[in-house]
Amino acid sequence: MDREQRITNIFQSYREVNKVFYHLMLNVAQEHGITPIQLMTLRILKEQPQAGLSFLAAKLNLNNSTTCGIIDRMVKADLVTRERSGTDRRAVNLSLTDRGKALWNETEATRMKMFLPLLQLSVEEENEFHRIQQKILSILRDAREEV
Amino acid sequence: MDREQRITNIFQSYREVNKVFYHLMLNVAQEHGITPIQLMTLRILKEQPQAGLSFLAAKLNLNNSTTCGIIDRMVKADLVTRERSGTDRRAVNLSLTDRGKALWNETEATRMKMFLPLLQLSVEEENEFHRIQQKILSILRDAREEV
DNA sequence: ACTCAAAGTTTCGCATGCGAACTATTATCT
DNA sequence: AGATAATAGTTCGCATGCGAAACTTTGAGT
Repeated sequence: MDREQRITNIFQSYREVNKVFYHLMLNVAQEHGITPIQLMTLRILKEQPQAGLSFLAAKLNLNNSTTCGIIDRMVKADLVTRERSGTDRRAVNLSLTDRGKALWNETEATRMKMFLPLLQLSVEEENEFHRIQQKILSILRDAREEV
Repeated sequence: MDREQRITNIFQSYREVNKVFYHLMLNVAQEHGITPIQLMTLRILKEQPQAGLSFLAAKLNLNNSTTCGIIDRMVKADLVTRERSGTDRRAVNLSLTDRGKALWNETEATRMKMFLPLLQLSVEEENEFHRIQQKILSILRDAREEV
């Protein structure tokens, strides 16, 4: 197999896994009338109440502008509150509403059913997975910086 | 580390790698005035001239509707031709224009500079990577079907 | 031949997703 | 204190990305 093909295969592999992940999250989320990214947002805000928008965006690995739109829709859906911070009036405090908290708890069962099987990976495989992911990350970051 | 955290870490890892991949492809693509997905489309149509839209969508791992929009813009940019098939008038034949072919060749150098470093992975790592990816895929697909 | 199902594409409305430009506020420097 | 830089969000225009519904054409069954 030539070099280009090997690179393409790595790409392809990631795209495939992403798609399956996306669909699985979609299944979980849709049962409760939300989207995958909103599900992730519930998790983060559950763990970090009063989070700022930039903090959330970093956790989601998304742009501030994208995150801002996501919060817009979640506020409209009464899942999240967005209030100006008292100490720094540029910042906002994001928290779950009661409805948001309740929804997160309701997803528990489906989430577990969907994603617990991932732990069928042996501990060795899980470690190896993370090791290779880190190696790929550092290779790609180096490649980018050299430009 | 609890089970939920381990699952979240796997998610997080994928999101990180995706983001870096995306930015790298963006660098390559932007140098030539196109987008990452258009770059991938050039590659596929270079290898499979006269491809149909469904075929392309399958290769890109995208919906037909998404792919249709991508082709709209590439036709408008004079990178791709879209013609009704003679044998099956429902289908279309997608091919690169001369400009599309030339553009693909122009990206060669940048693509190589960006992505060849991926082959710093040893052969064992590359195999292990694909093995684990396949395992994750089959785990997730099983989980989904059981619902 | 006629009906109905299936296939291939397109269109629609919506939710991400990005970077650039903008506003408002806070911090810094002299 | 006043000018300037930095920070936190928001808005804008655009490109993916999805599923559902529509459309045309083809195939299958009778």
